[in-house]
Amino acid sequence: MDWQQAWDQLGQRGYRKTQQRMIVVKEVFAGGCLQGAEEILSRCREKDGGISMPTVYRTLDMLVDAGLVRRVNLGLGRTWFEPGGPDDDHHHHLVCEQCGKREKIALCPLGIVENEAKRSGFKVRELHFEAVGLCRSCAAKERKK
Amino acid sequence: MDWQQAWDQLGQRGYRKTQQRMIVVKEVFAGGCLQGAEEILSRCREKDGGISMPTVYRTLDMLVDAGLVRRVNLGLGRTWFEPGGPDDDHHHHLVCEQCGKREKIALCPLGIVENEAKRSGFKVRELHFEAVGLCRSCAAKERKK
DNA sequence: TTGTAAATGAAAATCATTTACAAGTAGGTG
DNA sequence: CACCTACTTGTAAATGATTTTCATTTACAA
Ligand SMILES: [Zn+2]
Ligand SMILES: [Zn+2]
Ligand SMILES: [Zn+2]
Ligand SMILES: [Zn+2]
Repeated sequence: MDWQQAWDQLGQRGYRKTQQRMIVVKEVFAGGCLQGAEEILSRCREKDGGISMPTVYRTLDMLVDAGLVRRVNLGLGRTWFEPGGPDDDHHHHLVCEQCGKREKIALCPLGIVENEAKRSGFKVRELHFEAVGLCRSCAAKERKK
Repeated sequence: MDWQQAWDQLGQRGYRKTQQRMIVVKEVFAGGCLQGAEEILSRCREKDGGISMPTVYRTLDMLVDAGLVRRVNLGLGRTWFEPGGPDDDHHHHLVCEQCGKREKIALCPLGIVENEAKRSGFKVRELHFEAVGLCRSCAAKERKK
C-alpha cells in the first residue's frame, strides 16, 4: 500500500482532506519500520514548515483506527509507528537498546496465543511481542567497559 | 522465594536495610502478579503510614536490578511489577483491557527468539510478550453496545 | 558516640502524549 | 460564487507516570 491508497481510504472514512494530514500520511508511508512521533514531525516540517505535534498524533490515531498503520510498543517509554495494517505484513522486532539497530523477527506467535486465549473466552486485541537487547557491536563495547 | 530471602539478598548487595525498604519488599512479595506502583504504595501506607512514591520506585528498581522482581510492560502506559526473577517462574500474561482480569500464558517464546537473535549476534535483554484484549464477559458487554 | 555516605520525602522536573479553546478551513448548499 | 457550519488547526496548558533535586534524616562502621 502506498500513501495515496491510504489517503483514499481516509477520504472514504469521511475524514476531511487537509494539507497537514496529507503531509503526515505521505511521510509515514515514506518511512519504514518503527518511526517515532517526534521524527515524523520533523520530517513533515522539513517538507512543509507549518505542522504541529497534536496534528501528527491525531493523524496517526486515525491511521491506526483505519487499520493502515500499526502502533508498536517496545516498552521504552514511547510509541513507534509503521505503515501497514494489523494483518497485512504484520511482524515483530528485535531492537538494540544502545544504538537502535533493529531487525524483524520472523516468528509470530499470534495464532498460538489466540488459540490459548480462546479456551478461556478471551479475545486478543493487541499482541505485544518485541525483544530488546544488544546488537553484536554494542554487546562488544559493553564487554570492554 | 519469600520476602525475607529477598531482603537478605538486598543486604548482600550492600544496600542499607531501612524500615521503608523492608515494608516495600514485604508488600511486593505478599502481592501477586502485575502489581502497580500506586497500588504497592497504598498497601505499604495501610501498614505503615510514612512512605513515599519515590522510595517505592527506588526500591522496586533495586529489586529488579537484583533479579528478584520482574518489570512487566503491557503497553498500557504504566509499569507492573511481580515477585520473581527473570528466569525463575517467568511467564507472560493475557489481560482484559476493560476489567483488568488477567491470566498467565503457558507459552513462552523466549528460547525461539534467543535462537533467532543469536544468528545475527543479538543478545536479548528483555522480551515483551503480553496479550491485551477482552475477557469473555467484557466482550459480551461490548457486543450489546 | 561520631562521622559520613546513603536514604528519605516534599516538591519540582521530565517527557511523551492529550486536551482545551479560539481562530481558520473544507466542503456541502443555495 | 457566497455562505454556513461542522470539522481542523495550532498554541498553550494539562496530564500522568516516573524521576530528579535537595535539604534533612538515618544506618552502620570505626
Ligand atoms: Zn516493523
Ligand atoms: Zn547496537
Ligand atoms: Zn505474572
Ligand atoms: Zn474483562
